[in-house]
Amino acid sequence: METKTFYITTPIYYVNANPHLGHAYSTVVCDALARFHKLRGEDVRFLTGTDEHGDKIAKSAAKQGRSPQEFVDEISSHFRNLWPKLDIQNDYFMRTTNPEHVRLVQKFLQKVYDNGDIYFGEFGGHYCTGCERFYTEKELVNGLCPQHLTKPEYIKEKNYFFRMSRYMPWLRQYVLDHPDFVRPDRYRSELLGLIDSGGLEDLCISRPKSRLSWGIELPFDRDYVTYVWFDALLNYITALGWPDGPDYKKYWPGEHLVAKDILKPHGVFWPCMLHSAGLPVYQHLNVHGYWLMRDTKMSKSLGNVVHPERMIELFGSDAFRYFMLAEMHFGSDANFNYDALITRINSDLANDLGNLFSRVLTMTAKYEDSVVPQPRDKTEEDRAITDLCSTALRNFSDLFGNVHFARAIDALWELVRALNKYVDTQAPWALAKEGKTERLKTVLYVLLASMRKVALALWPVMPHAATLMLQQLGEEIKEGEKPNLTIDDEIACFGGLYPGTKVAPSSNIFPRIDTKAMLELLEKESKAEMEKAAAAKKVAEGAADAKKDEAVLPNVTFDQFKACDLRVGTVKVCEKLPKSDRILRLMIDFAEGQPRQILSGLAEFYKPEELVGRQVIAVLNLEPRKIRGAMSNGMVLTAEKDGKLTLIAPSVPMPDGSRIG
RNA sequence: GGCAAGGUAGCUCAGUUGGUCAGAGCAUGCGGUUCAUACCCGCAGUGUCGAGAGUUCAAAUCUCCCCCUUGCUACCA
Repeated sequence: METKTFYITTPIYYVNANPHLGHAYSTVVCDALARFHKLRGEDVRFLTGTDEHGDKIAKSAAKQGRSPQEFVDEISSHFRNLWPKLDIQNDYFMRTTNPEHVRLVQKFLQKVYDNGDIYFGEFGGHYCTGCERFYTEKELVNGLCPQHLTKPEYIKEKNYFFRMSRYMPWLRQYVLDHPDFVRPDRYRSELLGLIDSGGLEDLCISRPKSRLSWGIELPFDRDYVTYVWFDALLNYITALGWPDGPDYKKYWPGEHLVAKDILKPHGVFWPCMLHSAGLPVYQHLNVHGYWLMRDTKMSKSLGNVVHPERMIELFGSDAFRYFMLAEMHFGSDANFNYDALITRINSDLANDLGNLFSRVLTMTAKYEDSVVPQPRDKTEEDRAITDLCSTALRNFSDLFGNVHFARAIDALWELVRALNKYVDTQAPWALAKEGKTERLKTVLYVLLASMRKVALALWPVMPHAATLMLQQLGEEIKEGEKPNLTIDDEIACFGGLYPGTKVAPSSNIFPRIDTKAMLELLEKESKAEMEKAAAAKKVAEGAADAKKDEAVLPNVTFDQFKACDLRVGTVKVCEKLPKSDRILRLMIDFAEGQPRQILSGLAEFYKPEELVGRQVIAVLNLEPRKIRGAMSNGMVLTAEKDGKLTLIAPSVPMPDGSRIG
């Protein structure tokens, strides 16, 4: 029989920043899945890597006065160096600057081009030279770049496009035909929603070299480089040596794991690219959510970021991995809460699992000289445990394989708890006292043999600790090596632990953590970090403000200013504009005979009723404009700070229609 | 406003196709035990399963409507 293969990938991480918790999580999940499939006896390959091309990187490098290659070499190494600390065992580490990758991307592009799925077309947009990017009509603020408040240039640029739209019907059908193509299910619906929304047009895949040089040249036009997705997504197969490499032939199609923010490229672009090139599509796309901090997204500027390295220093890789896998329900967002982390470590690992090992191994030392005893006749209680071993492991295996990691771990802990209970009900110490040695041997054997199964199942989750546990139970296994056992065998029969095996005299793999002291330490550290971040933010904001002020506007002539008809008016009627969230419809009296209708984006800051009767200042001779189906004949003046708007009004009431000037 | 996902014990969440589904873990209280990492075991709870209406012999589970949260999206002359 041919050995089943399993190929899993993380996204390749963009090297404009150092690795954070999200990267760590994605990679740990993939590692755990890879190890899990190894335990199933499969032939496994696991890929991770870094994405190193693009505008942002070229600019970050320039800012530091370094070449892009130097820059990406360094950041990429931060990722590469972190993984061993998390016991990640990847088989490949792909960098998009790798020459072989570059060559194969070009080969793939050529192939798609030859198939007629890439065409040369025109692409028009508002280009801001300050930002070095295009803005859509909608993104512009008053026709100006939102960053620089300067007028962007409308550039028509020729570019290459991937004819993706033609594959939408195919993709839709493919997703419908493959219920677990994207999982969990919610993201599958989201993908179908994306497809059905019809907003998916052909994909612009190039940039002229004149504007962006840090990328892979198009093989059919050396004046252009690929832009983003062809370069990045293709790593999943270039790592395997597509099209002729033996690994490609053996391991593709595999499956991917991504965070929810890149569902679209992986769920839409990538399958279309593969299909266009005539390659089989991946088997599953596993999508996970975000880690939050107190229900808020982690961000550097808030200083509420979790540092994987620090977590490993404080708690060890095993506990950290365990927490991430047990705490996040795969697919949903989860809170990374230090309290919960310590609770998990203390109750699940120290109290339940660690203490089980400690008490059983101590008793085995005391009563059996640390040698696995020969079991005798089994009682009903023993059978209950051996049955539970089998069902718990089966549940664990089924759930884990379907990316329900938290539930899988729960299923395993049913067994751990039952074992602690079994110790209490069987009371080996009492058996010893009463001289019931036969029974004592059986009880200890049942315990040791069950613990061995727990340890084995945990190898994907906590490789280091599981190895230690297995070693303590006399299993011949070396650190960093895969156990020479399969989970299916362990489900099928209870044995596996041989009487006569020497086991460890004691165990202390999961020490308890002093909750209070640890929380204080963490509190202190995160407070310091938040203050630092706040200070940095202030400086950055100051700089931005200064820049904004500088950026303001060329001089206008007195006549130009006078051309604005600014007047005081009183709000007579105010209501929310139907079908809009932010816009209020105001009827304002400027002593023109009848009130004038002006729309304004104030709904977030003012309730309609509180504006009625207030005086405001508005520009009256602005071009009327239709918004959401209603006409706006002017603009109400406001002052803005940090996105909050305040209405401007005369300091004392003035007659309606009074001129400002 | 549109689309999507959620609202179940103090907290984090399970609840496949409607009928032991009202649950688990943590936290809380009481009791037991001593092999053990002040650990483990037992018992005890608390819930109008977001609100309301409907379908049904029967709904957390299906339908409708409403409220709230989150994400994407539209509107800010």
